[in-house]
Amino acid sequence: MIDKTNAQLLVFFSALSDATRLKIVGLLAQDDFSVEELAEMLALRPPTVSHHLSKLGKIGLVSARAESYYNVYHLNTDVLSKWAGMILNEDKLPGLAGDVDIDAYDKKVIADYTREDGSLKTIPSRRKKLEAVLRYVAREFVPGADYPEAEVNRILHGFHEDTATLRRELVAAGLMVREKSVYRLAAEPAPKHVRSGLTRRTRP
Amino acid sequence: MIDKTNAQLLVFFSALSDATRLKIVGLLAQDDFSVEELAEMLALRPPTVSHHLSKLGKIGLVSARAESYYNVYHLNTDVLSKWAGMILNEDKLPGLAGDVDIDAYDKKVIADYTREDGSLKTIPSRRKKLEAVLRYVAREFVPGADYPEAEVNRILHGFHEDTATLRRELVAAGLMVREKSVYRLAAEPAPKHVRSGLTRRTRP
DNA sequence: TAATTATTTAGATGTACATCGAATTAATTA
DNA sequence: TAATTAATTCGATGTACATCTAAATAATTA
Repeated sequence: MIDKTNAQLLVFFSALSDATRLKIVGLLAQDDFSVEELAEMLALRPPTVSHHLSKLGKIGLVSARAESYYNVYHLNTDVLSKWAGMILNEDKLPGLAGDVDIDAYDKKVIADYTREDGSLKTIPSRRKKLEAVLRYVAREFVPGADYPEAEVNRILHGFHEDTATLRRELVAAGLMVREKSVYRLAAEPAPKHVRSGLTRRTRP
Repeated sequence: MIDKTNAQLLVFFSALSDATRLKIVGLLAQDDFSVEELAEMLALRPPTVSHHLSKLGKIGLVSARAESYYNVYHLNTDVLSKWAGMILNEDKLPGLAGDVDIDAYDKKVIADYTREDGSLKTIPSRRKKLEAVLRYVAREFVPGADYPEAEVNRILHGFHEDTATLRRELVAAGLMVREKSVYRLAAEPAPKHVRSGLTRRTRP
């Protein structure tokens, strides 16, 4: 069901991602027209216009009625409203990811850095990989539970002997919080940094 | 200015008319990610993902910040709102036609059916062509002015000797109204038929 | 009924672009 | 400083599609 909406949205955007079809929408927004009329206005051949109208018809944006013996096309503006509402609803945006495995990166990193028994070969130095490993380690703690430092160390030792680094990085990454020498998983999954502007790294 | 918005809208739709890019939008709606993370999730090569992010960046839908030495991409949902508002505004839809000559069909028909002095060679039998010619003839009347039938005939005779047919068709087409044996241009440019369903003429 | 006309379908052609591997650039780690 | 790594750019390849002509279909006019 979600997947279907997804595919339809793609068809919708594809239908409107053409200069000629946008012009047709603009024309039909002003009046209904036959294929021949549109072809003359657009300086295109009737088969070409018919092809475009077919694509717009696939998403229900235009419909045709047989008048005299012309096919007169009409714009259904409510279809535009329907899809505009879709992309305005931020709750539905994540669904666009579809069947993508959002954990694929973590899985790959964990596979690279762990032994068969689940312990860490090394602690990654690269930030993103370290974060992935930390999320993996954090899964060993129960949400809401309090852990004294000794207990934290005992658990972390099952992953790597450098428990101090792991403990410090878990807190630095925002995955755990320390309160009066007691540790606990952070309530939020790890807050992102404040967004800066368009500081893209590019060459001139 | 209008033309610029038009071109930008085309870039916007083109940017979203790709399955992979829609997935990227869905992923970035859930969290910020680096190119490598996205590549892993999507099972694509980093250059490919970079290419897609570049397209999404062109319309401002995503932006990147240099973090550590990754390029971390972020979704700007306000850009979606901006364009959704555009296609929701029915007043702006006609502008999509851009520089298209909406009178091209009428011009062609008139050129085909008139002599150098502007009179009609024949009265078209094809509906659409008749309508175009009638709109041409109607231009000879002043909006709001009343014309007794004799005066109407006099004017129409400059176009064709069959004034009765022209007069009748002008009224039938909704271009003129008769009220107590006096004629006048219709206020509305000619009302369209009531819309029916999807009565498209197609073969099986 | 025959001729005309509007539309659609089918097939052909050229262009745009999604994807990849290789090379380049830039930043981090050792 | 040297080696590693993330990202982008470049060039190549194959596919998708906008457009056209020709043919088929359907409806109107003569």
